[in-house]
Amino acid sequence: MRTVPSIIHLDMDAFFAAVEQAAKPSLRGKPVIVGGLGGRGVVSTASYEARRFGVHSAMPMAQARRLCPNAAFLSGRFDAYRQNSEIVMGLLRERSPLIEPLSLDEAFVDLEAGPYGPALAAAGPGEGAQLVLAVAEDLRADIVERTGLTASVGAAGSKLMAKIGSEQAKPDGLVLVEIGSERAVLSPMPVRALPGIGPATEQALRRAGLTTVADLAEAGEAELVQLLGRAHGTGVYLMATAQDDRPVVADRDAKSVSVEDTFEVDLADRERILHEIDQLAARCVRRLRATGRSGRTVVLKVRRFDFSTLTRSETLRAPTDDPGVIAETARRLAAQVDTTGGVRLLGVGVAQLADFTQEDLFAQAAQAARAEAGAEAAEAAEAVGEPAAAEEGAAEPEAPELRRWSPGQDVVHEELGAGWVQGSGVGRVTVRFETPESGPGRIRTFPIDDPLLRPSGALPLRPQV
DNA sequence: TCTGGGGTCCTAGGACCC
DNA sequence: TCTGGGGTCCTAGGACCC
Repeated sequence: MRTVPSIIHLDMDAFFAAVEQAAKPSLRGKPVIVGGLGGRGVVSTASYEARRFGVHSAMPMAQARRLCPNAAFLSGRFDAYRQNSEIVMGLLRERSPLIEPLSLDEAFVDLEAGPYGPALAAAGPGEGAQLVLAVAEDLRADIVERTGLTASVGAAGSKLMAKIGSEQAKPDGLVLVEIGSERAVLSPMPVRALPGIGPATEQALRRAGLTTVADLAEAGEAELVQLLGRAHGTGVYLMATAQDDRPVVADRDAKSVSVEDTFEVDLADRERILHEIDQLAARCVRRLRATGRSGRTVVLKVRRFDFSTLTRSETLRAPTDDPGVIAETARRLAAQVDTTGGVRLLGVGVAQLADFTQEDLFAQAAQAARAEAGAEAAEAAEAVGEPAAAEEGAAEPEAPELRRWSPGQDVVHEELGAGWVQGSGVGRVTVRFETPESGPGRIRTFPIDDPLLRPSGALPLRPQV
């Protein structure tokens, strides 16, 4: 256990919505809801103004519209979120090379592994805490300066307490959990405050009369294992008693890659389903190859009309990144699934990832065969699996996107400059002309195919140095 | 106008091997 | 030919997180 609260958890406040407000001056101080805008969309992030109306993440968009009809409803701009995430992660890295991103808007930082390490090691407990507070406030100020966005930070002697701290700090705050105060902080909290306890676990615990973290600690490890199973029970007991020595781990490799689509209308036609599977397989392979890896297990996911969800998987003899092989395998898996009644969602994924591409495999196999043209080499080459059309390499071209303007999208007009799509319909598109550094801008409406109007990239929220 | 998309980890049963 | 025990791989599903 650490004697200085040198682990930081940083969490950006309402990240996606905050990026939109920073980019679009007319939305500042107003409810903003980012998410899927189709009939089956859900809320990804709601600004604090929208949360006051009861809107929150994962809520069906239709419900959000009922609760907060006057909000700005935007589909996401992930390039903009990624750009700003990279700026924030860069600022974290200045404080320590040991950072563990959990998502675009969240990360752990181990300050002991960075430039403040020696000072923290030499400091007494009180001085150490003061230094951490100073570092964290400086970090938060830097983030505002470089992005215009606010972050909440927890600092503690463990990942668990740092995460609890950042949650308490929200929004735009800093909470340091003193070493030694962990149990006192945790005890009165509802069990749901512990990461890893969701609705199902909460229910199981409530049936046993356990509602607070103090209840969990009192129940003891044996009872929790009885209730929740070996791994989860032990884990929950350790958290409830603030025993957490998990290290901050940088650069964790992905273990699977998957893509999925929910359709506006359930798919019934078998041929259509197979076609969608091919498209998904191609998208999945593009992502896989972008990471320079291959996979051995192909997973097909099907959500049916009644929301029942099932997966079918097949493990190949060798890893592949061949779109043909993956599509063919997924199609084979689809044959095992009853789709009468309609399909709401299809997904294709790859797991058991290996650190090489098909090209590498062929090169290796060929080299081995050349080096020793013996039986062993021939076997190795065969184990590589069906070659299909791997050498062509190129992924299928993207489906020709319908020329549709989506709310929130960045655009530029030949004469009027940069703006964003406010809405679109009946042959028209409405654009608001403003930028991160302008005042609230004016609205203009154009024909949907106005040649002077075209999509553009996201502008930086702050002038770049 | 009910319920996204991208992940992680765990469990449990059967096959298969020693 | 009265049945054993453990380890690993594969598959399917579920809980959870952002």
